[in-house]
Amino acid sequence: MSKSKKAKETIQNQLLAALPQSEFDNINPKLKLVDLELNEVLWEMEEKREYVYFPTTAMICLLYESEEGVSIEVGMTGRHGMLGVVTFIGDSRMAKRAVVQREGQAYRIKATDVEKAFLECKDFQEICMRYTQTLIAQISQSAICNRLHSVDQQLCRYLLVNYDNIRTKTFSMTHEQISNVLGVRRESVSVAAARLRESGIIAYSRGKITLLDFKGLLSSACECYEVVKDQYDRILSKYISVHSK
Amino acid sequence: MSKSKKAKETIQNQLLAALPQSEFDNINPKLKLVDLELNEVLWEMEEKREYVYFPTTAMICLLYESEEGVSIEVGMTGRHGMLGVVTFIGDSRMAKRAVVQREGQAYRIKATDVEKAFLECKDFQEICMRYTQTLIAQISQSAICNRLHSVDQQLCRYLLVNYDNIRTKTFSMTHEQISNVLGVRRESVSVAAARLRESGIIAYSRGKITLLDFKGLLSSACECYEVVKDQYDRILSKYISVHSK
DNA sequence: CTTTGTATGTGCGGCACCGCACGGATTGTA
DNA sequence: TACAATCCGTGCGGTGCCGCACATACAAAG
Repeated sequence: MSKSKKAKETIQNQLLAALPQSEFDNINPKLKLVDLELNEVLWEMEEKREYVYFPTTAMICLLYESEEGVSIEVGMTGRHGMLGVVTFIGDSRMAKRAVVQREGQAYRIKATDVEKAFLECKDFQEICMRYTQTLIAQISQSAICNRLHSVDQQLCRYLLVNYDNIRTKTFSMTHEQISNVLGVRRESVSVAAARLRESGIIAYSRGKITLLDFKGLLSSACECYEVVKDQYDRILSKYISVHSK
Repeated sequence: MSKSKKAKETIQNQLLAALPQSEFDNINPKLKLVDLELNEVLWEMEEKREYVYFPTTAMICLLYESEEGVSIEVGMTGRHGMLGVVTFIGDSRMAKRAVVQREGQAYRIKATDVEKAFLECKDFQEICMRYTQTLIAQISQSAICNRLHSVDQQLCRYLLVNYDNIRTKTFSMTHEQISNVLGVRRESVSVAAARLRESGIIAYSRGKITLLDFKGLLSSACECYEVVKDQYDRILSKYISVHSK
């Protein structure tokens, strides 16, 4: 387990990296870097949460399954955030499922250890709380986006968010997967993607998407992407200097 | 100011009423019962929050104004909740406007006093945190509802939520007001309301709505109403015995 | 009683997305 | 090389909501 002797500088999760050294040293021994597989279910609905995750290269999304059987995303987190605010905020259950949307790694920590650290470490506490506020902003914006914006706009927004997490212009992603996140038909995604391809904004083929024109992507997206990003930056500006690209 | 010598039993806000006597006595002197007028703006966008509100008979909604100028509700609170989780959770600003949706009263407390009480009073802290969790659940469900459910269903949901706060079967409310909350056209609300009237579920005329058939209302509403209510009950069950009707 | 304003009813064309069906294209596997 | 599986393209009818325009009905004020 010499791998757990990691330096703070190498931490690829922004929230953990923002901790002061002393608090990081306190929490560090409890962290375990784990591999998350695609489609792995980290939280089942209504179950008690055992672990909290701080993703580094993985992406995790929170899914809600409606009575009609349609599943739809209500939140997403990657290296900018964490999965498990409910463990320190109150009752550690919720009516949602957490699924790994992109394979990769994350730091895992026991829920009980998080609760302890939350009480002992003042900065950790504030960072978690502030992250919770960004989460509220994110979910609020999704509510608005779902009401007001077209599939085309939402697709662009989603691709941009994805890029912020992955930071590679090419990544694996089928139209079907996108449709499940956005809560629309696969065909609607295909049509929207075709339009973007015609405009030279993206290229894609059989589950690989490449982003070509970021300006075009931004102007085709709804404002929700930037609103959420700006709020994240502002709320956490005390700890994180700038939304690193 | 002898009015401020209120007994805990008479407190009409569920969160305050749930406090243990000692903590209530601590916070009580800071509370001031104020009248809130219809359409009064309590928070302007991006402004620093001066006060936190615990409504008793008033209802407050959080509005977001999109780039297109459409304003749409992302949250609502009444005697079950509070306005101002951001004051203790982190940065006390947010990109939303808080407007009084139904005139009435609320206990008002200075943001600085809330922060102090939050640190000193353990139960107050936990109640606020748990309420924050219910808020997240509520907003998440709105995101889902906006994506999946019809105006008819959302209208029913909204009427039920309204009843939970007002507890009178008849109340003032125009189709126009509803349309602003739901983020749809006024005409769409009129058509949906007409359908409900035909089914004998509600009656209405010129800004007065009367609920006639609660079972019908429930079965015409989407599941979102009950999901949110159940989560509220569960998350706060430690403090609030049952979702009082 | 008339006027003015507000609240609601109704119709029409348009659009975005739906569900469904099927066809074509590329990739992995035997 | 053949086959199966996956991914994407496309078309069709249907529906829910849109924006707009206007008609109607009631209410308060003069």
